[in-house]
Amino acid sequence: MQQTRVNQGFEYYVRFIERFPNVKSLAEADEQEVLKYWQGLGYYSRARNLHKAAKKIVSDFNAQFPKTYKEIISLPGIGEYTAAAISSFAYNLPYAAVDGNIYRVLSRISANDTPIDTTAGKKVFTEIAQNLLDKLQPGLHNQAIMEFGAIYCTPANPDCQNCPLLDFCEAKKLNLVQQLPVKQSKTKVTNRYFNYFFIQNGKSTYLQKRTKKDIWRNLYEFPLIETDGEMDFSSLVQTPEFKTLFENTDYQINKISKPFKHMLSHQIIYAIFYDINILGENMRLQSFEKTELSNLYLYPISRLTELFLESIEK
DNA sequence: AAGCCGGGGTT
DNA sequence: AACCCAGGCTT
Repeated sequence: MQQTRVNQGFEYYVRFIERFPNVKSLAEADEQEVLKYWQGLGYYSRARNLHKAAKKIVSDFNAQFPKTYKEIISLPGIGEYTAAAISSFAYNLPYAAVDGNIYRVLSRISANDTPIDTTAGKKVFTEIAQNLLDKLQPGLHNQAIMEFGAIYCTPANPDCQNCPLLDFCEAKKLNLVQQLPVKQSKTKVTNRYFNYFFIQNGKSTYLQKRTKKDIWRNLYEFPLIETDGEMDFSSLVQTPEFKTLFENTDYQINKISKPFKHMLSHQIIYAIFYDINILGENMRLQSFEKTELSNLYLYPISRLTELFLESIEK
């Protein structure tokens, strides 16, 4: 779930384990299909890493999930929290799992204003959690603190009146509950401008795979021209990118989509989709993946592209 | 140590 | 609009 609410991921989990019921089935799958099952969840590196981890478990651990903390944390996509969670939940090993809930609970209980999103904070609160851990039932303990954080010690309006730990809470004594936990960094948001081309050539259209270190890595999208600012069509046609895309091609604008404002946690994407019909092809278009419209459902796509496709369905 | 990586629900 | 979510990886 890593930075995702359990409710948001639950249906994905059900469908995922139905399609990939064991580690071998996941290891043998194509990444594209794994991403397709992740489509819409976000943080797609989790899907890629889960797939890599499955391959590693098959190749390095004889298809058996490793049973030591050291081996578990060696798997891609598994960091300190997840390794501790698996180790304690599944194998009753004495590792404190420190997720967002536990950072909040511990910072309040101990009235500690060390920023939780720093190396120092990670060290401090992991140490407190490890000292507090019930070594005889670490899994139960870890899950109990997480549930406590989710039910009583919530971020905005904690239920201090009914809190079973009220007498132990330093933040409550000092009236600091609302100020804790402290966070240091605010992620700054950058604006981006995407001009997509939904090109129809008979029954087919064109896609490309996002392979760079950027958002939506390894997802598919329509041919894209990214610009520094909003650009209307009359300006767009004069860019070298547009000229290359449609040179020697007979194209006709079918429709221009409404402007999409797609907000991510760290980017705001302003997108337009141009619905274009063409006759014939050129060199540039041949470099894209040409696919029949009826097969579009096979490709993992971003929520933005999904929303565009939904908007033209009717 | 700081920045990047999504999408959606709450406040 | 700001915050947060059963965080991890890269730079």
